[in-house]
Amino acid sequence: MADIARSEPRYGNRPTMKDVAARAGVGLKTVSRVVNGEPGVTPDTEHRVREAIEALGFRRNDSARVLRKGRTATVGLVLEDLADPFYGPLSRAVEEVARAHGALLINGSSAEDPEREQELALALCARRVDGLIVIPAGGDHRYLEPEIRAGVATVFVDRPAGGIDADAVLSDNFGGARAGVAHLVAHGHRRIGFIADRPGIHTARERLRGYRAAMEDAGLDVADAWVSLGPTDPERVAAAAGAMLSGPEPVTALFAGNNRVTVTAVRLLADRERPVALVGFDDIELADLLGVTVIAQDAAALGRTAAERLFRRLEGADEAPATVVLDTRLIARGSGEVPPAGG
Amino acid sequence: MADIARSEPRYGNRPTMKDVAARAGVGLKTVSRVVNGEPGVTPDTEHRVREAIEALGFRRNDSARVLRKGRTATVGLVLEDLADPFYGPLSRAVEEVARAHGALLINGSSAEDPEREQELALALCARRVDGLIVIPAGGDHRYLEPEIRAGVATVFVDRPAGGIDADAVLSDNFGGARAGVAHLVAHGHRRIGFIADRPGIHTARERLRGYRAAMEDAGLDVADAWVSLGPTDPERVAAAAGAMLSGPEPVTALFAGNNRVTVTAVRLLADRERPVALVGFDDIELADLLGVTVIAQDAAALGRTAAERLFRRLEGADEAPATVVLDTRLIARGSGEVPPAGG
DNA sequence: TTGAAAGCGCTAACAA
DNA sequence: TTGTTAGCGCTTTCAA
Repeated sequence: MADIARSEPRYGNRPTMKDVAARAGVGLKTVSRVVNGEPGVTPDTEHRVREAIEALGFRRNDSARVLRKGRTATVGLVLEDLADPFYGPLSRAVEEVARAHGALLINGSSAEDPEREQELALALCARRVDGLIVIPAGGDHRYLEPEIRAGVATVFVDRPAGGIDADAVLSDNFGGARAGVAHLVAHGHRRIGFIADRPGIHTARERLRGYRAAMEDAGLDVADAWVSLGPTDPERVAAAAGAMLSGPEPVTALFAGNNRVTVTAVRLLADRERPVALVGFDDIELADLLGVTVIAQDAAALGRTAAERLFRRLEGADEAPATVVLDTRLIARGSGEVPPAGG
Repeated sequence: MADIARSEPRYGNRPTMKDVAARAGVGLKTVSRVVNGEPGVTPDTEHRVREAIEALGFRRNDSARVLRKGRTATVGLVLEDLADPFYGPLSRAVEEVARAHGALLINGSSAEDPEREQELALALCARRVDGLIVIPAGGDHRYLEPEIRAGVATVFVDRPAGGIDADAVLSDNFGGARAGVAHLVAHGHRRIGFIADRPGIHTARERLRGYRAAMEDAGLDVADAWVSLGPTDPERVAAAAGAMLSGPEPVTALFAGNNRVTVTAVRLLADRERPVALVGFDDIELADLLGVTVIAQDAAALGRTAAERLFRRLEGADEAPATVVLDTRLIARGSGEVPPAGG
């Protein structure tokens, strides 16, 4: 009997550079040179090496390469939910920039859970991604300090980092919401409801600030009952809207704090006889056909800008951390231009 | 003067297990045991090691671990476009299954370019992902044969592999399209247009087959002018639809071969005075409000099923490659129930 | 319970 | 032009 096979054949017993070298009758380093397109190999030698590579089906093991070189050519993206249509274009934009720099993208969803965000970000660091783009779920990112010190370039997107000084690329949430609410005021509304995500989320708070600022600009008081922050599942949003739209002094307009709230609001308002004005934060697909007025942010630009900043750092740029704020844009399509119903 | 610093400090000079061992006054292997929760370490020793880990900010380098263990706990997902709303839920479902198995997800977009698909898939293999989920852009996957032989579990989703025998998880494109077209026929339509993606794409061909089958079932001839396959950008789709809807014998209904075609068709038909019936393949957000009748496929189920199959293989299941076909579902919302206009 | 030595597959440094 | 050696940081093996 021959030897018992090794318990765990590595990589399914793939050929290594050593195998290629043996077959081609050259040294290991010569194979490395050919594989990596380094100069200093005669065409004849190169030919023999290529034949051996072909014959054996050799493919370089990047894990070993990474260990030696210290760079993985991989960036990590921690986002909230890969399935959310807002993050698709953002991811794609990051991917395109990464690709232009020869890097791949590992991404994962935090599901809006700070612990999961941390777990994910640290798992990515353990794999030694060269850089990290994070859409924060939590408000405390001090856990990343050792990583950043150790050289992991890190950029936050959509929401700023908490507790550390780091690059961030954000939309003008405050200004956007303020403009949206001002638009409703300009169309005659005085009682305007505001429904958004949980108050732990930076964008929700900023948009609320914008709402309050616009109301104050117009000299309007805000009743407590007009503001509702919480989870954005349809049930919660429907309940919040229902409360605002009933009673003796119902709101005549709604400002929806993100795409999910807007979608639910559109569904609700479609069923009502009395028209209620609506402006939503974030553009949504087919909003044009539905006539939904929105404050649009450019998700792809957020991703692109963040990724470009990341790679600039990876290429050695030594600027101080900075926050970039991208403009939003009001797109009037009808729902925001409805005048107040009744009196 | 001390030594000149090393030219390229690896990983920003992160501490290694060796450093931790030195600081804790123990052997390297003991640190490894603590880090990996292996038994056989006294509480006292463990405590000292943990202190050293904490003090140095040590984090295990998974790249090195991967090299030794031969498994990366990473799966690769090659899809067409991360920004397409159809693939968001699919990716997310794959991610969730991967997460349940302790694995991370690297994903990239082929942009419907076969070369890019191959480049991406092979880059993932070079990183030694444990498994690969591919939404094919090209029709020839023989380039993956050596990889699969070497042990990379591979599952194709949404479209089957070309030239190799491999697992696939598909939607019932033929049956779905046939049902959708039959639905239009049942509502009185005789001249039905079919607009879909390029004929190189498997799903487009299958849906066309379904369309033809439904027409044949109804004893209806199909005029050449009623079928248009090609890129799904709005301009091309609008031109195709425009042609079908004009002339002496315009179609009275359209079957849209995917979500992008449907969106464009909805926009176009909204502007017309004569009603034209529409059934689209793939559900789209807010289709309920717009009253768009669709053949819905379950993108998340596609991803989940594929990922589960992948991990079953990674856990050693040795079944023959198989194709799983998931049902589609007709959702009537109004646009597909419009009777033919005119005569 | 603990640790020393070997080696995963590759690249950097240097030698021939 | 080519090859040899060392070693990236970890896990495996085996011995103490």
